[in-house]
Amino acid sequence: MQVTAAKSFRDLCAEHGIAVTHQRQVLYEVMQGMSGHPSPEEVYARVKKKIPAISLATVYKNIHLFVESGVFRKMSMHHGSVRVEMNSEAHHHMVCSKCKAITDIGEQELGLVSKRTRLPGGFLVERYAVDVIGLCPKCQ
Amino acid sequence: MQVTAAKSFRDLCAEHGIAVTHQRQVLYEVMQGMSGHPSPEEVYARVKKKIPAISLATVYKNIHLFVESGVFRKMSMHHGSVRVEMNSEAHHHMVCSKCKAITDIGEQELGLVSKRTRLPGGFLVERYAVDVIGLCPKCQ
DNA sequence: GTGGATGCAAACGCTTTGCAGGTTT
DNA sequence: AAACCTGCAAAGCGTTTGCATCCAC
Repeated sequence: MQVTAAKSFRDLCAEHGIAVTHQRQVLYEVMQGMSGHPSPEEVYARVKKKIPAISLATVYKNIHLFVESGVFRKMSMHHGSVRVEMNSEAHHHMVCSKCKAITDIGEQELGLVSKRTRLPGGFLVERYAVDVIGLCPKCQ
Repeated sequence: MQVTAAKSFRDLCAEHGIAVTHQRQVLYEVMQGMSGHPSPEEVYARVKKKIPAISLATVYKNIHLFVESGVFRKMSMHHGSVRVEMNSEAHHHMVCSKCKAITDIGEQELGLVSKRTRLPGGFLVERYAVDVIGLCPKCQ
């Protein structure tokens, strides 16, 4: 399986036109294994267990690289720092106005998304990102 | 009119339980006169023209105070800094994925908002904040 | 008079950058 | 060999904080 994983990461890098490095591969695997919207520091902490000498700067550089090259998607942030979207399915976010917790909600479950691709003013729609602001069950 | 403005600001402060100060009043008026999603620095630059000695810290403190006490609403940010929502009507945002420009779009024009107030998992909806990601006319 | 507000400067957290040395292509 | 990547340390930016002074209530 290591061979398989290594191979697909190679392919992924090839597809996105970026070089394969050990740090990059471990970073990628660690991020894949995280859910939600991890912060760079959280990612760094985990990667450090596998590569103790890795630098935080490298983590930042590669998170950006992954986002820019389309490997991961950056999410619009309610956190104060850069976050990456680890849920690859179409979904939106419920943001608790009290405790600030963010929970994913599937596009189906939310059930309000339009199919329009062009808006007044000529704006061309790529996708909708909905934040539902409200109270989570715990805070009600 | 100065009297009127002064009076309504007094009332506003009373309603929100905050003290009336000169800096606070000028800050409020300046912010009212700005549209879109001004940054603290932008606000600071304008206020400084009227009160040259004002401190940036004071601007930050009062923006937070205004947001916390409900005078203004903080918007979820695509900018890298704190932004305040100056458009008081129900609306959403169109974010250009290329040039990052943010344009408001009225709730009516967007036409996709649900009336549901409770979501799966028991989340209690206060409001929806929709970001439409896409290309603005200039970037298409 | 007392609690809160201001201004200043220093501190802060997160992120980026410059650079020397090492790795990938 | 050329281009790129890494790690380190320093710098950068936006924001917050501590504190002495000052103002609103």
